[in-house]
Formats: sequence, structure tokens, C-alpha cells
Amino acid sequence: MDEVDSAIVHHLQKDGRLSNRALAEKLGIAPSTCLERTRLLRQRGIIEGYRAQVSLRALNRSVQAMVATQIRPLRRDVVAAFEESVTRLPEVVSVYTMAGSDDFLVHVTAQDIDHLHAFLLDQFTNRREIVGFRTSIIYQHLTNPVLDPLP
Amino acid sequence: MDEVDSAIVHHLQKDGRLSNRALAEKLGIAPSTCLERTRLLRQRGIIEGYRAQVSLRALNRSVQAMVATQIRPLRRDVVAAFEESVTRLPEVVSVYTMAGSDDFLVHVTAQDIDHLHAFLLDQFTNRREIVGFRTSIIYQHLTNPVLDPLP
DNA sequence: GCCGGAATCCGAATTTCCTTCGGTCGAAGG
DNA sequence: CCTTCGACCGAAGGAAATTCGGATTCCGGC
Repeated sequence: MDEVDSAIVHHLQKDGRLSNRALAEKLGIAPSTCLERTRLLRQRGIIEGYRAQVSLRALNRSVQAMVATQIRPLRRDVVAAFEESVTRLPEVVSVYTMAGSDDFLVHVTAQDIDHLHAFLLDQFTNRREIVGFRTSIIYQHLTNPVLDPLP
Repeated sequence: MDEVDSAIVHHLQKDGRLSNRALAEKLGIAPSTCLERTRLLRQRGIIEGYRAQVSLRALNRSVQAMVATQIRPLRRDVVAAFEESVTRLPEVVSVYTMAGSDDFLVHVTAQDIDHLHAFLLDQFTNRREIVGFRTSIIYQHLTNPVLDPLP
């Protein structure tokens, strides 16, 4: 993980479809070298994959919320089952497993407030292991597009 | 946004570097048609971009935390300034602007607990507009790789 | 200092892919 | 029935990805 690798990661984070040729040119190395470097980064798991970033609004998901959730008992199997089943739900964008008073933060999306309400009634109120949850609307979600190794 | 567009989005979310040819073959359409469709999706802002997904561990960021932050006064300019400056920090992955008792959730990363502590002392304790923040360690962050339009 | 092995890098050649463009088909409307 | 428009397709030229053999550098060991 030298500075060439860092530069590759940096550029591919900003544009995941950057052509190998263009990337090589930016770095001042041969395309074949660049290709091998990039492939190694992928193979070593440093680059985990490539994803198209999609507009939530275009996907008919204009409302976002964070659901702070507590479950009991806090057993390994209960936690794992909750994580897996919740991640599967199409309304769920991501799940943070937390230390502290809340066991999970669940980032959910819906097309409007009514659907959000219905989703929570269907998926959270019903479950026996969920002993409490607080829902907070998200006005805006900003993401840092550049993640470099911390020095 | 018909079912062909949905399928394109779906596949490119799972693999953002899928070749146009392979994508066309999956959908049973001609490569030229597929290319135009994909370009239109990009142009209409439905596909916002392509990103390489990078391992936080490989980037020397093994510790994650969520910082629930309150600022005052809650004026438009103060909020905007906070969002922008915080998003710029390399330790910050994303910022949720919230309704409710917490004004922001800031997802931060650091190489270890000591660096996290130092980061918070440097960047949060100092700021005058921050009137309070609670930090919770994140054990695990799961992401749903598939986001389709809600029906 | 010298040698050998391994790792890295490069450049040319081959294969694959992207991209453009002209043409076909089908639906909607006159 | 005819026209028009939009969507789609297929061929072709150009560009990019990928492979591979050879050159170079780096690093221990002697």
C-alpha cells in the first residue's frame, strides 16, 4: 500500500468507471502496471467492489429516517437474526450495530411519511425481540466522497 | 423508468464496472441500446455516479463511531457552515442532518480509540456552535447493496 | 563488492469492448 | 393509408483491456 496504490484508490473512489488507461496516465505509469495494481487492490480486499450510486429521489424514496432500536435478549443469535432480516428489507439502506443505550441505528427510506409509518408498524412494532425504537426524520444525508488512509 | 431501466440500475448497483456488453446480454438487448439507456440514466441523474467501495480496515480506520451533535443557534448559515466544514474532515464518512433532539449524526472513523478521542477533542470540543455531543461506538456497519424503486 | 532470485514494471500484440451511425420496426396520429 | 416519431438493432472503426515475454530494480546472502 504505497502512494501509487493510494492514488489508485483515491481516483476510483471519485470515479469508479475511470478507464484503466486514463488512470494510468494520471499516475504516470504504464496501463499494464496500473491494471495489475488495481487488480491486486481488488484481490487483497482493499477495493471491495464497485457500485453505481443511485438517486434515492429517482427511486421513489424521498423520505429518510434513522430508527434507534433496542432489542432483548442481547444474545448473539438474536442480534445476528435481527441484522440479517432487517438488512434484507428493501426500505433499509444500512444498519449500524452500536454500543451504548441503542443497540442499532437503522437507516430506512420510504416514498412518503405514510409509507414510513406503515413500514415501521409492519416491521418494528410486530417483532417480539424489539423492546423499543425511536424514529428520527433525516433532512439531508451528506457523504464524503474521498476516503484516504489516515496518516 | 421502465423495467429495463430498473434492471440496469439493479445490476450496476451490484457491480459498477459491469461491461456494457455483459449488461446488454443479461437484459437481452443490443449493446448499443443498453449503452444509450445507461447514458440516459446517468444524464437524468438517476445514476449519480460510480464509486469504488474501499475497506475501512485497509485504510487504517478500524474504529467507527456515531456522534450525535447539537448546535446553537439553529440558523441556516450556522447549519450550512457546520455541514460543510465537518464533511471536509477526512475522518468523517457522512453527516445526517436530523429532525429531533439531535441536530446531526456524524459518522466518523479513526485508526483506534485514542485517535478518535483526539479527533473529538480537536474538532468537536473546540467549536463554539456545538453545545453538546454524544459519541457511540459502532461495532458493525452493514449496507444493503440492492436499492430498487419502491413499488 | 558481487551474485542470484524475486518482485516490479514496461511495451507490443491480441482480444475484447465502446461508440457511432445508418437503417428497420412499430405505434400514434392525421 | 400514410407520415412521423421514437426506440431499437447491427455493422464497423477506433479505443481499451488483457496477456505475456523481457528488462529493470531491489534486496539478502556470500
